[in-house]
Amino acid sequence: MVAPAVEDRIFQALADPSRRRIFESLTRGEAAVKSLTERFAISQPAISQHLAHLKEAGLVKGRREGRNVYYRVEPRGMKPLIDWIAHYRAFWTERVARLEQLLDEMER
Amino acid sequence: MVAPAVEDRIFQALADPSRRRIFESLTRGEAAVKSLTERFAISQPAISQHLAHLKEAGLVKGRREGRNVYYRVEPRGMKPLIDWIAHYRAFWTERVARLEQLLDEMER
DNA sequence: ACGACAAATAAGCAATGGCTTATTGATTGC
DNA sequence: GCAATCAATAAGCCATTGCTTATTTGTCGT
Repeated sequence: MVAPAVEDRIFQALADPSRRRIFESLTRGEAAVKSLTERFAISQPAISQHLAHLKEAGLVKGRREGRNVYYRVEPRGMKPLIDWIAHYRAFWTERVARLEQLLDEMER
Repeated sequence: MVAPAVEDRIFQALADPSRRRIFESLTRGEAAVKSLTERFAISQPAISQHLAHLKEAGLVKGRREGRNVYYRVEPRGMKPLIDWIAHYRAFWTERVARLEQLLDEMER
């Protein structure tokens, strides 16, 4: 009833520690799967699965270049999460107006 | 190595749709377990388990009053999550400073 | 066309998670 | 003390999940 819940996929994607570490790693710069496989002690398929998960959530995107596929963070992917947080008017009352204004600016 | 990861518990707590709906419900005001059991179509133990989960994550707290236990959102519980998001200076650059400042003010 | 390398997919497995019903604990009113 | 009510815990069940190894797909260099 409350729409297909984009938040679901985002929260779920970030809930797993390994996956969040991969994501955090990507925030420090784009990286190929190979490179990620080397810096985390899990198998290449595991990495690819995590990346697929993050991609499905709209948090990263992949770009093929030759044999490599480079992944990078999709900056706007976090927006639904931020919007969700900003939704708590009940607690932030007067400050929310300013927060929302801030978020609007972030959109561009 | 990166501390016991408070974010883990928060993300995990909010990753489940039922649990997030309970949390959202609490943002609209404190409520007893009984009340929550009535408005969600799951059993009372399920509700209690979800609340325990949210409590463990620091997102809510319970207060006993007679036979009832009233749960409410812990406003500051979201801070680690917000901090985590704000950590992405690489993407939000100048706007982050203002966001963080805003969040600091919200703390009180 | 071939072999080598990078990445994605398939299949399977052990662990976890969200639910249920049954029970126990806590608190109130008679 | 006892019955009634609200909440927490215990035990068990089925689905999901995060990993693994094995295989397939894609791309390059020769």
